[in-house]
Amino acid sequence: MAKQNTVFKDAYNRCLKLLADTSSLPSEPELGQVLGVSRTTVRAILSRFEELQLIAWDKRKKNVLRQPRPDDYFPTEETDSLAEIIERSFMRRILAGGAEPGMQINELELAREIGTGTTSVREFLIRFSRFGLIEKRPNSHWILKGFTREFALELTEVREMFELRSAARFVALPDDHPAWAELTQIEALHRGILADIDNRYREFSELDEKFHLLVHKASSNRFIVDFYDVIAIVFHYHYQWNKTNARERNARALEEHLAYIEALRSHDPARAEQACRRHLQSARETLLQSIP
Amino acid sequence: MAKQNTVFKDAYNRCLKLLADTSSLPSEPELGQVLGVSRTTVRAILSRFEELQLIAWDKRKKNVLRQPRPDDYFPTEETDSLAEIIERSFMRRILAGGAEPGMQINELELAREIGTGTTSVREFLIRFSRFGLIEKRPNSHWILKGFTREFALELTEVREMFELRSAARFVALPDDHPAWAELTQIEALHRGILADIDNRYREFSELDEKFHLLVHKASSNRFIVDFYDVIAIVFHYHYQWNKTNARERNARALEEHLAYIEALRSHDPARAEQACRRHLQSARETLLQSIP
DNA sequence: TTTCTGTCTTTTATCTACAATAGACAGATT
DNA sequence: AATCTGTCTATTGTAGATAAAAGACAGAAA
Repeated sequence: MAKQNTVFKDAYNRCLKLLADTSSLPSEPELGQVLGVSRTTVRAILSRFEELQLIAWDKRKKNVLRQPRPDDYFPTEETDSLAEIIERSFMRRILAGGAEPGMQINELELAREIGTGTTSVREFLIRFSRFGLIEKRPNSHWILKGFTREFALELTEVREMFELRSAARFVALPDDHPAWAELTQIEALHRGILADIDNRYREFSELDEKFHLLVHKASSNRFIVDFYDVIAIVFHYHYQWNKTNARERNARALEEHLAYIEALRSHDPARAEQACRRHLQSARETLLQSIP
Repeated sequence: MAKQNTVFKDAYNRCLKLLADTSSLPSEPELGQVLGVSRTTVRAILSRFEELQLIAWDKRKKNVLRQPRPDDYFPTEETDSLAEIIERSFMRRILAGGAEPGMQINELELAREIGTGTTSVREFLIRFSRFGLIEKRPNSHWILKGFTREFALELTEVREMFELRSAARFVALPDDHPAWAELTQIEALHRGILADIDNRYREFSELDEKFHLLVHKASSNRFIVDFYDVIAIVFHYHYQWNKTNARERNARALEEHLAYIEALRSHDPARAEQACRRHLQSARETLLQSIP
């Protein structure tokens, strides 16, 4: 295969859902807009709909003939991009499987194991190297630096500098800045989860990322915002990996977030700093506890 | 060509210089060590030396037969790695040639222009993207964000946070830490250049990088040290590009460095912070002046 | 015993090829 | 006049192939 058609499959699945709600589909450019793909892909989707007798397609008319059935969808495994597959495989290997610092990483072996070409693995490793967990020896292998205590300390040190600065900027945002509305929305989500914490505590991870990203964005600094990717990926896999006391940890973090949100709302830099520090400190402790 | 043999050519040239100074060459592993290449490459070099009647090679004996002539060397253009060539080409394009922010970057076109395969260009762009000057639209082109005023401000904001913190760590280093010896050496280089500033002011750029890297390393934080790459590349090309008042600018920066070095030596955090701030402020102004 | 060389295998860096996807343009439709 | 469709071209993402470089191992030399 030269290129996976995951863009097509994923857009196709999403388009099937749209189809369930109407009697006829909009124009090709509009569909492309909604699905975030080019017209070429839209037309491929429409052709397939026609083949499967889902629609009658004649130029501008795209009338829905029947409701989609579960087996009209592509399996979700087939809609993940290669990059996502490689990332998951790789993270599982280095977090779960004995990931000794100093271990060598072999592109060819990794590619064989994942069942993909070397090019994609190589590009993934280059992109991934900015997370500071691996390092390249030119003309030779990569070295795993490992998810160690030092790594976590270095990461949190920078995180704290950046987030404190971002929080300081946040309190100074004008009242009509859209970030305030988003903050309100995020606060509501917090209260929703807290109200039913026993069943919904797993939703915290995603919300955590959303909240901190919003704060970092207030910095208006691309380096600070980009660095949040590093934090997000580490915490993302960390949550998947370390589930001890997840309910209590998450409940506490939600409370801290609420205090932090209120402090931001106060427009008082000193209060915001204090709430931010308190939360970051406990986030750091949680992360460190999970490292042997 | 599958792979350039620039490693061979570069090591070969360096080995020729070694050869000029002795009557016989050391063992293969030792040569590999000295040149930083594998035995395979060492043996390729020795084979060529033998072919060109530069040495008589019989197992452990590698006796020098004649002195190398200038035409024994490979031309220096052939010893640059592809990555270096691509980087230079690219930087020239985006700094010199009308680099409008928002411009599209096309992998194929870039590859054709540089005369290389798309893979190498692609990998370069991925590596380069961490500098925050370009951004990828998946399944589509890259976008040049441009060397704009905002870029410079965002860059210097983070630089100042990181360097202030690093300087604070530096003053607290124990007296037997090797950084102090390096600092002494760097200080001597500063005085050397200042003493003959009219002829040697061009050497400042390299020294500047060395000095600030030393300071950043005191942070013991990989993210802070890695970020210095971004600063270094920007200032490196900036110096090549903007030569107005170079002599005065550099003389002033050298004096600021000396004050900064003395402040670090004092072990007084407040003095160090003040000297650091003063220098960073003027570095920022210089950078901003060069942006339209 | 230790270090070196000869030989062989494995891996990386790079090119080329090709399907998937994006995107451009002219003529058709509203 | 504005938007849409049909058709065509160009670019990206990925696999596969191959020379260069790294590296492993056994036997030779010190």
